[in-house]
Amino acid sequence: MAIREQVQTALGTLPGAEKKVAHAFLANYPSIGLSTIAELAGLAGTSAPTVLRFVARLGFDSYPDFQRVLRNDVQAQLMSPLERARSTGPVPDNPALKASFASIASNLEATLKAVPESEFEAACDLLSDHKSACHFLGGRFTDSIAAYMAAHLRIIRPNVRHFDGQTSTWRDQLLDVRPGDVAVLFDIRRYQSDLVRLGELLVERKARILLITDPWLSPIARSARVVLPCVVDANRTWDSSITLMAVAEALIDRVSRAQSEAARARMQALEDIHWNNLPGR
Amino acid sequence: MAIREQVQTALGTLPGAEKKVAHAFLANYPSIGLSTIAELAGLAGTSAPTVLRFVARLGFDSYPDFQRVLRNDVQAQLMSPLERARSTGPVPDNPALKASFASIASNLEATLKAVPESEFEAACDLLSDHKSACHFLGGRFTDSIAAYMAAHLRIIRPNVRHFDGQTSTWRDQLLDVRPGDVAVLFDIRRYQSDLVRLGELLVERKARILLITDPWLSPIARSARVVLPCVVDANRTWDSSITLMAVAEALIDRVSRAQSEAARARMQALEDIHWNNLPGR
DNA sequence: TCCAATATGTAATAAAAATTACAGGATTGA
DNA sequence: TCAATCCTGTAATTTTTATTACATATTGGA
Repeated sequence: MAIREQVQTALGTLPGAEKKVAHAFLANYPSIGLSTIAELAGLAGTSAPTVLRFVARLGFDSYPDFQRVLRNDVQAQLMSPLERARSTGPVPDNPALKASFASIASNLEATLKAVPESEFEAACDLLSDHKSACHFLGGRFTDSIAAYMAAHLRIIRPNVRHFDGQTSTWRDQLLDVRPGDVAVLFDIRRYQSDLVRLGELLVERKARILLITDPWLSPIARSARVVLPCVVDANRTWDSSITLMAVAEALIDRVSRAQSEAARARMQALEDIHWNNLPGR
Repeated sequence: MAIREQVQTALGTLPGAEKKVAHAFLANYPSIGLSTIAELAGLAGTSAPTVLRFVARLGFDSYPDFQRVLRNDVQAQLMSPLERARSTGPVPDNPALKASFASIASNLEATLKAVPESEFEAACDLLSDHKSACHFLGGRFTDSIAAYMAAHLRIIRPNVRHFDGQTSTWRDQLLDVRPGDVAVLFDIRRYQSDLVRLGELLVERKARILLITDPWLSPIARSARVVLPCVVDANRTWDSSITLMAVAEALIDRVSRAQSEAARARMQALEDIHWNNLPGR
């Protein structure tokens, strides 16, 4: 149970001075609880030992102990879609689609500011290197974008692969990754530990990682050669992935234009494969 | 400017050890910045004086001063999640990304005009009907959007399925479609004949089709109950699918808000399933 | 190659914060 | 009414944290 709920539950059983502390804490959650004992006591109109008795009654060994848990709560709340559902305001008067698109436009604007050109160009350089293979993978919701990007990139350059199947087969598929290969990973909060682990293994195999993530940066950022942070908030109970897809499309477009001759040849070769005229169809 | 944006902006100009501190701070925002100098220094692999130099370079008089502002940032962020996305810094010159995003914004604007509110609401009604199942499928490039939408919708309502595997198994999977079920199909040019055929078979089984397509309308439009045309032009050799994904997200959001109580209950139930704590992991 | 400027970590010191000791007041039950 | 228990704030003490001094390493320019 998060501290805020714990305090709300305990309110009725607290002695007078401790109840004052509880009210001050809830009214100024979470910042006052992350400040000093003296500040909370002062705001509540009580004393430092009263604050210490208050946190002891909640089951904490010390005030630093209490603050450690509170920091964890806050971290989780900034990440949890559920919490945002609780705190989201009323539905706007505008038609739903208009509001949604406005939010997307805002995210695109913010993402444009967040992605340095040097990083974007470095990403294009990685993707334009035909000598090495490109491997794609994403998380629970973003893997569909990885698949989408791989499907498009496969048309304009060779050696494009998408990790597929269960996470248990990722290890097998690692065998096909060679030193110098490029791994394009999509990971937004909540970051997947199996994906983070795979990133570590990819670096061990000397693959170069291009990470497309959110502004809080997946742990994979530590090992990535290039990191593209995309703004994902959408005033919703979950994160929008539009900006990741937009960045993916921009990369595809940029790489396609940079080597239009080779891309055209490959597309022509693809059209020359008359698939639907196979016997039995 | 919030501290996080301030740090992101300053990243490029920081000396090596301070850059480590910045990365550690951003990667563990906000909790590590609310802890001690020693904890942040340890996580970054640097020293306490380096952390002090880092906050001084950002313009703070002391570490408590830095923490005071950070607490205020966190308080504001918990109150207004939407505000987080709205950055105020100047737009860097990133021509390729800027052009790509401008094209997307233009497509979004055009799509907003192309989709009647009555059709959008009708689509939401279809998706909100919990008595019947929802089946998802897309074409060569759009199936990843179908998968994405199914993955999200599955969180807020029951009986969501995504046709998977080879096209040869679609016929088998048709057996699970009941009269009254909703089929959400994504099809943009070039329209796939096997997907068009499946649409016909779905209607034969009395399924209700929601089609998300381009302005020229896939042949499936003939059999669809609701058609949402999305502008896909991107001045490229292939079509952008951003607007289809944007419409998908708008539908998810709308359905989620319309039944926020049931959606919250389902999300809570999902969080109660502690997956990663299974034995053997 | 050398020197000056900058960056960095260790150790010591200063300051701040947390905790404890203690005394007085309030409340409750016999 | 009285005694026991609980609650509370002040002040002192202890502990923790922040800051500074200093020496060494690194980097860049002449």
